[in-house]
Amino acid sequence: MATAQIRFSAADRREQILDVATGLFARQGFQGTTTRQIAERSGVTEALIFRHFPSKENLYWAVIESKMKASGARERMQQRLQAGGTDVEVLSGIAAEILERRAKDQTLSRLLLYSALENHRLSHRFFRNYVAEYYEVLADYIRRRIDTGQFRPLDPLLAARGFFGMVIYHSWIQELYGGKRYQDFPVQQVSTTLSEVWLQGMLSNGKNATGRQSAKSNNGNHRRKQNHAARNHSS
Amino acid sequence: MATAQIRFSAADRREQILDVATGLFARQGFQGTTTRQIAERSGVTEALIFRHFPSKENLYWAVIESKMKASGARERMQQRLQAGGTDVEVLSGIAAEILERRAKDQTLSRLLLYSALENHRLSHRFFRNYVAEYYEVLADYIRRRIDTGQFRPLDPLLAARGFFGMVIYHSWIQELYGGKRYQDFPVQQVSTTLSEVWLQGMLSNGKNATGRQSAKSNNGNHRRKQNHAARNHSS
DNA sequence: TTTATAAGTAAGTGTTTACTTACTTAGCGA
DNA sequence: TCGCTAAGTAAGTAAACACTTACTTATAAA
Repeated sequence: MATAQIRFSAADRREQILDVATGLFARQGFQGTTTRQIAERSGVTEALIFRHFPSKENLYWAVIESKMKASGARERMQQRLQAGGTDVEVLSGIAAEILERRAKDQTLSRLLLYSALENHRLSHRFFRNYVAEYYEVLADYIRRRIDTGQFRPLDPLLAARGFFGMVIYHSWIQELYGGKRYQDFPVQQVSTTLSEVWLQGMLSNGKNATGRQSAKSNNGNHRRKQNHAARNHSS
Repeated sequence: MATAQIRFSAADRREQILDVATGLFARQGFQGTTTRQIAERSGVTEALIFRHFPSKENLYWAVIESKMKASGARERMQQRLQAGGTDVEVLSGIAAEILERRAKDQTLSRLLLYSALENHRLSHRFFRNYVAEYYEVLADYIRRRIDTGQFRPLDPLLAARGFFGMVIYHSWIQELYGGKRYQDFPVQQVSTTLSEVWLQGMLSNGKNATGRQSAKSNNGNHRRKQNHAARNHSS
């Protein structure tokens, strides 16, 4: 009486279970989530779960795979990189999107983290098929800038990781470790600041941090030349 | 016969159990580790575990707390920052130490991540008492550089997170997601490259990426003025 | 209206879980 | 050497676990 008994089609029910399981696995991990919880939240019995998915593990991978395909983050970034605008505009736009998406919905990043911690074997495939490609898009962008001499000749993949590292790590600290309560930075400030730092760090102007131009060997024996333009308004 | 039966003192046994539990919790998380596993690997029965620790959860927090105190990472970084040398030397030294330690032993970082994912309430305290202080040390260093005019006037805490983000995120990808197998970067290259990028990005030379010089207040309401020096060759 | 089929369930299965109780034994001080 | 204390265990407990079996019922095509 309380529950109007309607029957879902198999496809609809499958998707509903998948949705419920996604939320639970993201919040509690594979080990921390029980099939009973999934059933309860789906409003069905456990038996039905096992009719749609042969095992809990199978359901887990169905969740991961569906999230993998749904994202489209790579395509959106590719568009931003091709759309034009100044470098700092494009980069801080990408950073802002990452930060905003993660602030709104952590399921994808939590699933990825949990799967990496709980089951490193299969998460490697996840990483290779999904995350690595994402970096490659920015790495290509960097490679072109290096070829035209605008960026310093550094490893493009490493440089790309540096950019994402700044942004994503900040987001983790805010959302995961509760840094948000400690100090909540506005997205605009974070994305522009980090993008500016990274971008200026990548540029190949005559006066760089070390005076070293071809950075193959790291001979740090000569001191950093103090820039005369550096104002010192010491308080 | 096989096992020479010797008795540990209570203190020794407690520490041994703590050691075993640390490894297991780091690898498998709280939910993924059973008291039976801990007992077996310690060579005792479960009952003894519960004589030393009133509950599994209590044992877990004993593990976290002991790891928290043992690290000493903050002190070591503080020493490096005070010891002198060029900025890039100091920073890449810090980066290299982080990367090397993490490559050798992931227990601390895995414990931290697991605790953040599994139990966000208590991991916030962990973060506040331990990790936040760590950032604060570098933030102080940055603040001084800003005051003397060497660094651009950016939020010091945000800039510090940017640096650690580059380094720690790279380490996560290498160790956690198996990026190491994908492409293994030597520690020296990573630490110097990332440090150089970050450092040059922080320097306040005349020609920076955006042209914004006085950014004490982070009011993002007026749009970043586009500098003529900022090249945008949109391809 | 009948009926085949697919959606759904009640009530289990054996196993594993964190934790307990009642007992045994090693080892050290007297 | 004797006896007490602390180290350690065997054998449980109830609850929770993933998963199964045997059954019921809604629904749409004939």
